[in-house]
Amino acid sequence: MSELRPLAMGDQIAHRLRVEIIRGVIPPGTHLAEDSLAARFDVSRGPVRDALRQLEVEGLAEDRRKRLYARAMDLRDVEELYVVREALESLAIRLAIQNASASDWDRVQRIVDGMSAAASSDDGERFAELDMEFHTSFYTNSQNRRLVDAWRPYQRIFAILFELSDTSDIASATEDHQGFLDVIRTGDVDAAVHRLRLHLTLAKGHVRDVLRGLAAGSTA
Amino acid sequence: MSELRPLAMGDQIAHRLRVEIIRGVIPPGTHLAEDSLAARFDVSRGPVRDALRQLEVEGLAEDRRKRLYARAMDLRDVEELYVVREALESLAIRLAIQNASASDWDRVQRIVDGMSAAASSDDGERFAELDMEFHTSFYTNSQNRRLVDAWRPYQRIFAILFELSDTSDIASATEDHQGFLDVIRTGDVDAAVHRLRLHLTLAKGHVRDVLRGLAAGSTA
DNA sequence: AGTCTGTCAACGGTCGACAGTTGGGAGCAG
DNA sequence: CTGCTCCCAACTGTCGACCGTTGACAGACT
Repeated sequence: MSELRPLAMGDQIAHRLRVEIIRGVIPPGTHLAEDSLAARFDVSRGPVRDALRQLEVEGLAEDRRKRLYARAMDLRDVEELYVVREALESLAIRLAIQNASASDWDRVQRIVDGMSAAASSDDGERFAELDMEFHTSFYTNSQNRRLVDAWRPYQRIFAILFELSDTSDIASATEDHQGFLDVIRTGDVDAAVHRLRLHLTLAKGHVRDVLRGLAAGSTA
Repeated sequence: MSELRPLAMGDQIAHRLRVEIIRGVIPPGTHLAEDSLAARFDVSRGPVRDALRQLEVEGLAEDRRKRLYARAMDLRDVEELYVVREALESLAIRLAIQNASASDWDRVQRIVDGMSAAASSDDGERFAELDMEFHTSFYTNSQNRRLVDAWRPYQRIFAILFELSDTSDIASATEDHQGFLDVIRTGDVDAAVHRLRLHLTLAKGHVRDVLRGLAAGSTA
């Protein structure tokens, strides 16, 4: 399933920078100079440029007069992210309910089944991966390619946020997803969207806690 | 107001390619090879790479096994684009009504005033520019930076689509915008969102017509 | 002190070249 | 003819270097 082809340098660097910016290892406002990053990762500026472009798109770095600076992943940012995500994802669910076939949802069921398996073997990493697939399936099931594209940059960020908060109780989280999918399969749009809101609010709470922990750790 | 600094080559190339893909000058499925584009624009591959990354983000080109191919801007794509835009922009309006101050809306009023001026002098280009500013102001007024970021890639595409359809009746279009803003300033969220839907549906109709014209022209 | 201006180091934009990978076709086998 | 293999040409990823621009600081002027 997951792409295992030799990832381009630019993508690897982008990933590492993403994580570091989100965790606050790279403090907000840091000037992301191509030269110094190239030296640090021991590559030329080319791949670094690629990476920085990605960060820019994902809103993890901002362009201020031709130079890139790291942005803050603070509480406000998380709040804003979840607001946007909810808008996109509720649209996805609406369209998915309208457009997806039973077999499309069967595929999603298989993801949830995988979650059960991950829960049994207490594999948190695998669970995180499946959680992303679960949500991404809404977008693909919406049959709206533009919506899938819109989700992509956020996917990366939320994946990291989710990993950070490393779900404490995988078993109950699996149940939650199963219940969510069941609601969707009833075809009741409003109920599904409502459930999404709850789901995201809960997730946001976890992320918020972790982020507060990180902030406390860095000031300590 | 508008940035007039010497635009980097990559951005210029991105703009030209955007227009050509949307107009269908570059047919869907065309392989966008860095070398040939570099030769065509008489630059090295560096700037071309930058441009192609942008197109990828904007969904005008897609990556199929390490190579970029031009996408189609067909009727379905327009449909999908407007669906996503409506979701984003209605959220923006919701938040803007909630968060923006009177002076924020005064600024928007000034944009509409500019439209009147453009209408008087029959300056279609200026009008198109102001239309973009008008809609973008919803996003900035929402006070949600993430939402502003989400809009940016679409902004480029819709700007070109709008230019293409080069509004026939600027005067009545100006009135429409004034009416729209008035509704927003009443603070009635539902009415504003409803108005947005109408506004976008109308715009979509124009774009659709133009696109059909382009398609007919290319098959003729 | 505050503002303006000249200077310099830092930095991003661009270039041409090399190397590893990929796609597609030629040639062979069934 | 169809399917497979091998091979070449076409590309992308990556590199190091050059150059114009930008930002910050020092010194001159008010």
